[in-house]
Amino acid sequence: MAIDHGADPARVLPLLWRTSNRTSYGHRLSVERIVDQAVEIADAHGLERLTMRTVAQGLSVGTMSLYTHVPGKPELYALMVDHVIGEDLHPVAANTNWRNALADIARNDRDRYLRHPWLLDLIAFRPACGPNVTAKYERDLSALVDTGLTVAEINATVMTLSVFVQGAARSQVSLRTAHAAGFSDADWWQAHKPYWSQLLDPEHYPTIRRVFDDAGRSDPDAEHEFSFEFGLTRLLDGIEMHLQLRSQ
Amino acid sequence: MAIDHGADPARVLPLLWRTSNRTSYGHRLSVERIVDQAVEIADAHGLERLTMRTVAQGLSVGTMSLYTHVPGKPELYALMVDHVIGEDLHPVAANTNWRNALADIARNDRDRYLRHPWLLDLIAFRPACGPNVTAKYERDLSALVDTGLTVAEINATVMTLSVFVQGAARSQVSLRTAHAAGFSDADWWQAHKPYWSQLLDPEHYPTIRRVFDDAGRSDPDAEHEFSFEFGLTRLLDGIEMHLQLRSQ
DNA sequence: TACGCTTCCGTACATCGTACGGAAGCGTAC
DNA sequence: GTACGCTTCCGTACGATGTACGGAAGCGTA
Repeated sequence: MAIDHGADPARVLPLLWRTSNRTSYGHRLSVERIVDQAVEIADAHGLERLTMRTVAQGLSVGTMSLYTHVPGKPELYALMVDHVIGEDLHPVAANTNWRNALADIARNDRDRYLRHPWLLDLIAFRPACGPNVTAKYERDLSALVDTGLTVAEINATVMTLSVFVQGAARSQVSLRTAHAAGFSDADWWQAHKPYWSQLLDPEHYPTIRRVFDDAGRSDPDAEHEFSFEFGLTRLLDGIEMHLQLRSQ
Repeated sequence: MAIDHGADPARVLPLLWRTSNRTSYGHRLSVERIVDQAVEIADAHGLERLTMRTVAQGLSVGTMSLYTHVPGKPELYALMVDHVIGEDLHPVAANTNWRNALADIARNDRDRYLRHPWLLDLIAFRPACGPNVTAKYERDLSALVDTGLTVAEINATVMTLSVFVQGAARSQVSLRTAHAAGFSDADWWQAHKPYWSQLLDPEHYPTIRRVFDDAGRSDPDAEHEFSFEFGLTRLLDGIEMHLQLRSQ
């Protein structure tokens, strides 16, 4: 599913920052309740099951009632993103170095993606600047601000790291959802078997052949864990190397 | 839009490897023509405009005629992915080292994403193993096979690199499409201005403030180019460091 | 000429986001 | 108390999309 194009900033920003004026008397509905319900559905059943109708049903209201509080679905998406980014924004420990800070941020982000896999689909586009997104950006930048890197380098570093975490999480999540959908590894091998004969032929694909011969079939989650830590360490090493050369 | 869940392997693999038997007499339609048309539409107008109806119209056939050759839309997506991955799979230069090989692959991949932005939406899930995807995988692995890395490390390295390239390209593409859709930087600033007062307040967001004060507003594409090369260099440095420690 | 397989496609339906207009609830002014 | 007006709530309906179904048309072969 190509995810929806971005929300209209003029409509979503007041919502994100909650600057709209609320009326005094009671509401059955509120932006908070709608967003909570949407997140709950997406967590439990994936983005495919998140429709305006299912959200409304979960809140026992008519579908169109949602539109009194939320302009449309793209805006709801933006609210969901800002919401879950805010749920574990613990500040970086004060007495730590940039390397530990970045590693903390990376693991923190990855955990969030594993908790809310749908988030990976919704941040393909640059997220709207809600309060939590902004606070996170502030925190990420501050981890590097005293390292001597230029502003462009700080931005590039933060982007590289966040992009790496997203990709690693995406890889892990897509395997998990495939399993959850009933596609086991055995099924996968079974479906591919007719083509493996060619694939595993050393003349056609010698390197794949070597890699598969050598691969101990271990726990997929453990493999992803290893890949994540391996890539993270390489990245941090590369940054550290740059800083050392810079400071000489 | 959350992109469609994966295609059924049992249905898409014979298509990808073109092992289905064709009849003898002439066809108005073929898998190739359908995929070409789909790629053309996605390139020109984005994934949103790619519908079974638009593809059929582009080929001057009835919508349902497509289903004689392609089981459904997820399978069409898989075919598109394998198709464009195959279009510039030049082999790695024989007499080069792993570092140049990886850098070549990274830039090659990035160019493809910029040429076919929709590809970023379609490979969020592990792509089906078509002939071109497999060939690319073979090529990517072979760049690292003689470095002394373990198989798990080779896999992790390839994943880290490809994930970085995807993310960097995604960032650049999302900014480009925003511009193409008529959202200029000025519009963006204008929409955010009411919130900037708080945002640029040093008490709330001191680091963002410093970064923005310091940032020379340069060409966005140039910024992305810098970020890409910066991240790539850090990553390759990190890998090289690991190899040197390993070889001692 | 008749048969059978493949290709082509018109119709129809379920599902989605959401425009529109009306009904109901609530505070306020008289 | 009663009328007014704003906000909230929501039933109906429409257009877009993927695709199931069954029929029509094309082609090779017996």
